[in-house]
Amino acid sequence: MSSERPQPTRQALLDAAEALFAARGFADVGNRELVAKAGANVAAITYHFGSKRGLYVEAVRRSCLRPGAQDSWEILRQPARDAEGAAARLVAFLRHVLTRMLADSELASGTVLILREAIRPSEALPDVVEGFTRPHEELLAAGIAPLAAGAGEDELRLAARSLLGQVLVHRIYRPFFQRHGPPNQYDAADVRRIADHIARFSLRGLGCDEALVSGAFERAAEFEAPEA
Amino acid sequence: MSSERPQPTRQALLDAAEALFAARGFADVGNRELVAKAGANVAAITYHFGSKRGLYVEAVRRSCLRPGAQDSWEILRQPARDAEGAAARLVAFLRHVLTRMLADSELASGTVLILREAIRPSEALPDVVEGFTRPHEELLAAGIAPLAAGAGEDELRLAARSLLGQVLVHRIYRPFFQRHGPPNQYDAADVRRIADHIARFSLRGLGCDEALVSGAFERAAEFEAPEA
DNA sequence: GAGAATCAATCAATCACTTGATTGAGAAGC
DNA sequence: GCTTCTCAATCAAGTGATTGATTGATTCTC
Repeated sequence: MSSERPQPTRQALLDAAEALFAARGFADVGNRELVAKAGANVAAITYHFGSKRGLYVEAVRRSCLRPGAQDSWEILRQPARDAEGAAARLVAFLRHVLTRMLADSELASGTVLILREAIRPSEALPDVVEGFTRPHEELLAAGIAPLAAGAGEDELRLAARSLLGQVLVHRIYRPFFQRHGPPNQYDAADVRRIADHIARFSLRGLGCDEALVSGAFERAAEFEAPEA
Repeated sequence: MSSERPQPTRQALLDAAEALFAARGFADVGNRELVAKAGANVAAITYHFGSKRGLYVEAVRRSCLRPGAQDSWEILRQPARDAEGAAARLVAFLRHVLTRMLADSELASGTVLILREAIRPSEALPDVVEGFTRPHEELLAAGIAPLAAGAGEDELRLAARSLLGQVLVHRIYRPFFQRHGPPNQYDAADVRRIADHIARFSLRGLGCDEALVSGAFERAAEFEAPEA
């Protein structure tokens, strides 16, 4: 039974694939370069994944389930007693997820892989949807439900997508925004400023009154991310 | 001097390049397939653009300046007398730009090319910024300035990016959202619903009172796009 | 417990094929 | 008789995939 064993080459191939495919796309990465980065042999791709495409699909799948890829979203799973708590939780979530996405950490490559999947879907699309985007949308919609009292299911979904879009655009358009104007350094202070803008903009957009909005920032520290 | 002449092969190459590179990316499109679609010879790429990469860069540049690629933004150039007018103008803009982006028309490929440029910048990046993203951001920021009275330059920029993000996410994540839940058909009714949600969400986010918000939708028809 | 057999895993070498780019000749316009 | 442009043919280099041999650890047989 080797399915329980670490399988170092297989993991190394997936790591190299995630990094390279995210940075340059599927077609622009050759098998030779890939196995060189992974410290493996070219035949290992066929052996472990059947083909180059099979390796890509598996890398996309794994990047969705990656531990740490979901931990920003754990904040939203914490219970909020009232609307004030839900607002503070949203602020904490936005600060955390933006820090992760814009810090260009190891998690960033997984984000880009999923983005590439949106631009050009592959066989991994259903897994990305069921294991990543749909649960996150539902989590976000449920998280803001206490803030939009009379909103129906579809309206909550649209509001969740509005939140997601505001976050994503800073990740995707960063190469452009860096040449526009401040905030464009994307250091810790900029990220904080961006997150708080999105929070204020969205809380107002959801219909919260000003007392609720300003209170949310004071209580945001109550909601912490899982162990960093 | 042939720079004044139509240069049919050159234009055909650019058209084919824009469509193919947008759909599949730079590395995944071969010169043979490209010239076959354009009805030209492989050597024409080297002759007119120096190399495959030169053709790509030129295609990206042209897609920014394409007539029709900017016409949604013309709505924002129309003068608005007061805050009510600016709000109505924003509603009209959002309805128009979302219809264009989600209708999968010929303009969509230009949009995707610019998106690819964000994910992986090329030498065309400065031209995309100066000729497309920066003027659009400034136009949007100026367009919403009457709606956010006390906002400074940086805050207006962030608000413009929040608007852009909400629009973009529906374009980019459509393959995902189609599998989530309604609105996910992206027909005319869905697009209208999405646009009006973004408008309401953002007008509130900017701090507009409810009278201003609801009045904006009634007066949106005052602002029309240039000749379709 | 010694030896034989089995199996997953890795390797260098090589496959047929495609890649982007180049060439020199020739066609078309003025 | 120029220049501008297009063409089929060809180039070296790289593509993903396959092969048969080899390794090393585990399992079976007696």
